[in-house]
Amino acid sequence: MNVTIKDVAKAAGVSVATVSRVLNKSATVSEYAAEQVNNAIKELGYNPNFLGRNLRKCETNVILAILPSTEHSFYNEIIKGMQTAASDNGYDILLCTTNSMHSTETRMLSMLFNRTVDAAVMLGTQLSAEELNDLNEKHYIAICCERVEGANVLTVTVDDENGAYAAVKNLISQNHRKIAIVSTSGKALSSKDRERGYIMALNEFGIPVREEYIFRGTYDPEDGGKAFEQFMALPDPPTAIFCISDLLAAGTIKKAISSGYKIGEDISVCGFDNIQMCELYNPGITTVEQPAFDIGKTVINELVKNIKQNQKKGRHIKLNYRLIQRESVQKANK
Amino acid sequence: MNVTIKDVAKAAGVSVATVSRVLNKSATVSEYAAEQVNNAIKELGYNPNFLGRNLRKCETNVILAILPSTEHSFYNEIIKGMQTAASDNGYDILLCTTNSMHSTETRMLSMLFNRTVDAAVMLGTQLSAEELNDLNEKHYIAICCERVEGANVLTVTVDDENGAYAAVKNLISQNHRKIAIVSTSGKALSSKDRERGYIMALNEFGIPVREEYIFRGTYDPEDGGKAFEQFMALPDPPTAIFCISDLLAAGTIKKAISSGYKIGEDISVCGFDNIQMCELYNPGITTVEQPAFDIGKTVINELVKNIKQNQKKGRHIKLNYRLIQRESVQKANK
DNA sequence: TGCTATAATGTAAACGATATTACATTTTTT
DNA sequence: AAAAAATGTAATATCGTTTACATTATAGCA
Repeated sequence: MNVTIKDVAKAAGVSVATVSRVLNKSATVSEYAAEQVNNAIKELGYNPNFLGRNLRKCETNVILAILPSTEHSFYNEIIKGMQTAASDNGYDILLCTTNSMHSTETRMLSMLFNRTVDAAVMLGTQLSAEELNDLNEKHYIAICCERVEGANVLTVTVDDENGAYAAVKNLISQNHRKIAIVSTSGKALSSKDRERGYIMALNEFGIPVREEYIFRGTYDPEDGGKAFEQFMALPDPPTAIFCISDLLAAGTIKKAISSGYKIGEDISVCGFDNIQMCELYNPGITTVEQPAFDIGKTVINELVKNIKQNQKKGRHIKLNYRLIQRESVQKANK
Repeated sequence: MNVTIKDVAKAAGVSVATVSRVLNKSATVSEYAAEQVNNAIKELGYNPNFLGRNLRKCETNVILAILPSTEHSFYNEIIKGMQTAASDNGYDILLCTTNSMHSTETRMLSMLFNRTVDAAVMLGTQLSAEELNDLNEKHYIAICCERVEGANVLTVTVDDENGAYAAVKNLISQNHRKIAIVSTSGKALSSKDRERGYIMALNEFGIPVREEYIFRGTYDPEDGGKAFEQFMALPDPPTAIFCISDLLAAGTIKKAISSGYKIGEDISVCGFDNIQMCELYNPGITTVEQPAFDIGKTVINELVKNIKQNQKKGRHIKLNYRLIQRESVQKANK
């Protein structure tokens, strides 16, 4: 039904081996034969069947990126970075989404087992350290944007702890002393790392850590609003709030404004990630930027290095953050 | 190196054919043999190689969704819809992004030629009608969220024209008569369709269409701000602005506020799409919702229908919008 | 002219699965 | 109890490539 390498060989008057050699430049072919082959390919509209090729070569040159969702705009920059690095190394990136479901994630990972892809990068994961380590024994995998305690797997993230530290230090330098944090209670370690950065900054300036200033909920922006209400009901409410994600910051700000507070004046709010919304929001949201493009580029480069060297070395690479000042953080009033 | 069907057959003491039959339930196998096979599969940790299977079967059961980017959060809902429908039909969805580049898009489409995937859905496209029609001759493809004039290809979109009509009619019903539109000058027909809806509403209420009330730029939110400045510099500025996308609406609102205008009071702004930001923004953005999940579900169901019936029928399916009222649109002052 | 090195090509065996065919066994029918 | 039908299993060809190996053609050189 379809044009195969045999048809091309026949039309060009050569053997299939020669066609393959022309196709892959894998050996020298006489100029004349090459021309015949190329003409035949054009004539017949031939496209090599990758299933046959990959089956024979035991590789697909495809790396799968597994996303929880495509909801967060900064994944896009990561993907761009991954594509750039992949392309440089002769790989293609395919994506899939799991909706943060463990079962879907493992179903997607089965593409490693059934040889549909050569390697996988997980942008966050529902898998346990044990599952990851098992997987890493037999397959090329990496995690980015999130780390898993005890998983000895190639991991690339922003420097969460120092990023948060910088964010909170910035609040302190604006004379804030009553600083609350909106974090999450899930098992995501990036939240925990960011919490540690928060505490590190407070400690450095001799500001006591107050339990009532710590809120732990979900990643739903609504929870930012809930946190805000809870903080403001305190006898001694904070003057600044550090949120471990921009969406939580947006939720916090939204609720603050609708409750009649003036952002920057009555209360300062800082986010983390630097999603597109930060710039677009009103007021602009001060935040810590993740070097998304670089994260993507780095994780693929390192993963390819592992593949090429035939090793499964696990290591954690932390990339630099960048503090971005906008309007949502201002000097404390007193 | 890897466990193959042969190893399983040997371990189970049956032929490879029997193993294949157990795997695919393609023919009756005695209970005992089946058990032996299943045990061997577990024992050896066997995973069928999809390259072998797909090569033989001439199908992969994978549909590729080609996205311009993952920047727009509502793609996520479309993808969910696609996954649901795909899963119901025994297909998997893989994604890739093109960064809106024609060359990248064609490179991704080559997965159709080289048999990596069975079909492709494009969420918007850079391809011309001619290219699409050519492609549609030999492959199963579909477009969603955007249509291409003259392309006789399966297309699923929201009802852009009537959605915009409803949005503008809503503005009119709030006593607005001076209504501007922020559209785009590219070749995207959804913009043109939405413009038509805008004009349709104005016409219905006998409101003259004023050229100076029509701005055409890019999809960059910044252009919403530019449009706003241009409109407000007019001798008779509008009291309401309909933007053909939420991001443009956000850009418009952002600039309006920073210029000292009160949204809802001095100027009303309406968007289109209902991205996550609309709810989160301050003020909440009134908009026209695209039935994202349904779009995704529908396009896959129709595409699979084409595949199963071995036809490449092109048709345009328009799904219903929903007007969502938030704070950015209020009654005109006078 | 021979002889060797090298370049160009062809042949055929993989890769890992499935489908087809043929054979052997069991079950049903008369 | 023999013939016919149904069922389970094995052997083998096939999908479209790549590639190891074998072969042939060409060039270089004494």
